[in-house]
Amino acid sequence: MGATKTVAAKADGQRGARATINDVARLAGVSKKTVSRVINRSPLLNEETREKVEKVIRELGYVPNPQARALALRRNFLVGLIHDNPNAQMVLNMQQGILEALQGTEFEMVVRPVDRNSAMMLDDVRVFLERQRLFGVVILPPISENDALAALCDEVGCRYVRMGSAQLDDGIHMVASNDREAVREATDYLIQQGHSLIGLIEGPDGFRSARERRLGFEEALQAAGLTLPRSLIAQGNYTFETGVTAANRLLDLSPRPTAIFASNDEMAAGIVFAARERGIAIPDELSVIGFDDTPIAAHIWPPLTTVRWPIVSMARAAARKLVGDMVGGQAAAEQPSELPSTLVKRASVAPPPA
Amino acid sequence: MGATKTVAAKADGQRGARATINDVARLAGVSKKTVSRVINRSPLLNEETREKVEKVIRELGYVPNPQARALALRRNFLVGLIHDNPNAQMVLNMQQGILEALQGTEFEMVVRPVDRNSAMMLDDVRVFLERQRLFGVVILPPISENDALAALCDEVGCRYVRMGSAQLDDGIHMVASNDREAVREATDYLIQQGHSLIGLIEGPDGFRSARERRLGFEEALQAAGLTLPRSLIAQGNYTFETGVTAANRLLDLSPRPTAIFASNDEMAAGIVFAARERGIAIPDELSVIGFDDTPIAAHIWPPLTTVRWPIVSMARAAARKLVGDMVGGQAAAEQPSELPSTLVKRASVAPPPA
DNA sequence: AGCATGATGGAAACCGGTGTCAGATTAAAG
DNA sequence: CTTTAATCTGACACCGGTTTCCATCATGCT
Repeated sequence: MGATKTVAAKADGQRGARATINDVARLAGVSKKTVSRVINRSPLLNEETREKVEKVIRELGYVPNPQARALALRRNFLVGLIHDNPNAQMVLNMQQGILEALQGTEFEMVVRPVDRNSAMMLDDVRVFLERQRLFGVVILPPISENDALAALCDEVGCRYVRMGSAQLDDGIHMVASNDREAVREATDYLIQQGHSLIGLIEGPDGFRSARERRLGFEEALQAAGLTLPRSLIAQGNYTFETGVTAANRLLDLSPRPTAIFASNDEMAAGIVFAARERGIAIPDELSVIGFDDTPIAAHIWPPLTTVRWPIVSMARAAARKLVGDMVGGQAAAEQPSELPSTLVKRASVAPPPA
Repeated sequence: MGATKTVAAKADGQRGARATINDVARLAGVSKKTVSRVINRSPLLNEETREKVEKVIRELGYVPNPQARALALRRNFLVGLIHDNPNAQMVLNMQQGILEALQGTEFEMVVRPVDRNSAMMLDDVRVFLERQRLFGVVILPPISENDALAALCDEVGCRYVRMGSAQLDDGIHMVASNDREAVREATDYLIQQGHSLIGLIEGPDGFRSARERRLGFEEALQAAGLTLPRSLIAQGNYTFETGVTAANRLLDLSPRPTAIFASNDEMAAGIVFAARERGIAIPDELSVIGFDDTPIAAHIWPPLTTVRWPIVSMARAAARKLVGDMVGGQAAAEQPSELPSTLVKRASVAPPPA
């Protein structure tokens, strides 16, 4: 039976079987260990030897077996993406950003949705991390705001980078935008257009993003000397449906607000929907600004003025922070930990009716 | 420092470190190999021995190390998701379906977007499959229609299941919906409402889904004795923007169609957008039906009548087909390979104007 | 020149499982 | 009460890397 083993025509050609570290070592006239040193960028290594080995690796098209490395290093070359609930477009953009950063490396991305409300959530994640021995994880908002989760990562020795709407730590384990400032700017824009009765549909309690966006909104009004009665603030949970409900409440008010800022685009789309049902014209009778710049913002009528949240770049930066050192790129610390949001002006804002 | 190790909640056994197969073997008084047989559900095994070993496994909370298994089996416990381009909501729903099927198993999902137009696509995928030694892949439309890709999977010995709009093979490697029939039904509905001048915005050439949906449309018209002049057919590439363009072409016609079927919701949303720009009322002056039932269908005004494409169930079935045998569930062959689409009636269809 | 010093390279053990195959055990048959 | 066959079991090599421990070798210093 031993004779019938897979006949690997390894020597030179790119036959069926792939080259192993032994092939490289033999052809380069060195030991496995030396090849391993080259692969792992060991600093104490003769430059000449390194080049010789690298040449053979190139010629052979040798790629180390990830499974074997994972076993020996007790660490997988996988980056996990932990997320809960959020908007599909957002998650997919994050995935895109991470994959861009992982492009051309030996890393792959595994996706792990979790249920924030489940009592088992932390246990599930623990099993996941310990079992798979992930290289690291990127944690998406809103679950990224869960400090217990970050603590768990530390405990099981898994690197992590959190994404969010404001810095939560020193920037080592975090990539953030600055939502507060962006919303302040967006609200200023409404004020400049002449609005003074501006409603807010904020996100759910306990969400950092909701809090930051609300603070930005309040700061802008305050700076302009405008008051913000409690009645002009409605709350939603970032879904279209709650946006409709919240908008209906605000539009029932008398006097009616002439503009509404929604904490995300889904809810802003809900405002547009509710206004349409009531025959309120946008932007002539009501101005609307959203947040995120998801595709829906551009695809409804009228196209939505919104704040573009740089999630693809954030995710890319997060993934680079994780694997940066390993792939010969910039060090993790050199990755930006805060990225700017920008106001995108479309057709849902106009001066208030006379 | 060994003392400071994470104290895992292991029933009684060892300290922090997790149990290995050797621990189990020792405590059960058998050899590694026997434990391995229990884990892998080997049939030739004394029932008594099996129970004894399983008891120890349970008490120890032992879980085999995936990295070691991957190395020995030359196969990873990862299911790949290969997709290109498509709509975010669709991809995420697919991910959800796959993850549901993988829930509670030792499998994880890794995501791999590809560029259909890149010359390197096949090579990229080959490297991916060979490097990672995936257990199997689920291939999403439209790239799932690429036969070369399926052939590549066969070649490198990677299981695969394709998803699509119609059966392409015997159902072993495919999970499909029956788009043609669903569209025929939707078109019938328009005809029953009294429409006779019905436009079609079809998908791009070379897409199976586009073809099936167009065929269903034509069959319905034919069955009703209606003609379909070439001018009533416009084409888009499944994006909102091309939907707007195509709709504009159809709405310029004279006489103008009183209803339009779009091959997907994005393009249907484009019709609504274009109609709104021209002041054409929906559904009073124009009826619209889309396909997919993505969230946008329910979130625009008026809510879109559309065909609900059962992608979550399809993805779940696909993943089960891949890993079914391994996780003690139903055999792959028992998984359904065709799932039904259903018409969802909302507010974008009405009888034609008088 | 002689010796301490640090830089390399190699043999073998190890990571934690699985395959092979011979030997042990048990059951069925003669 | 053997013999034969069928069923289980375990020793050992192996998957393809990394790491430990040492022997070797070129160089710096006295």
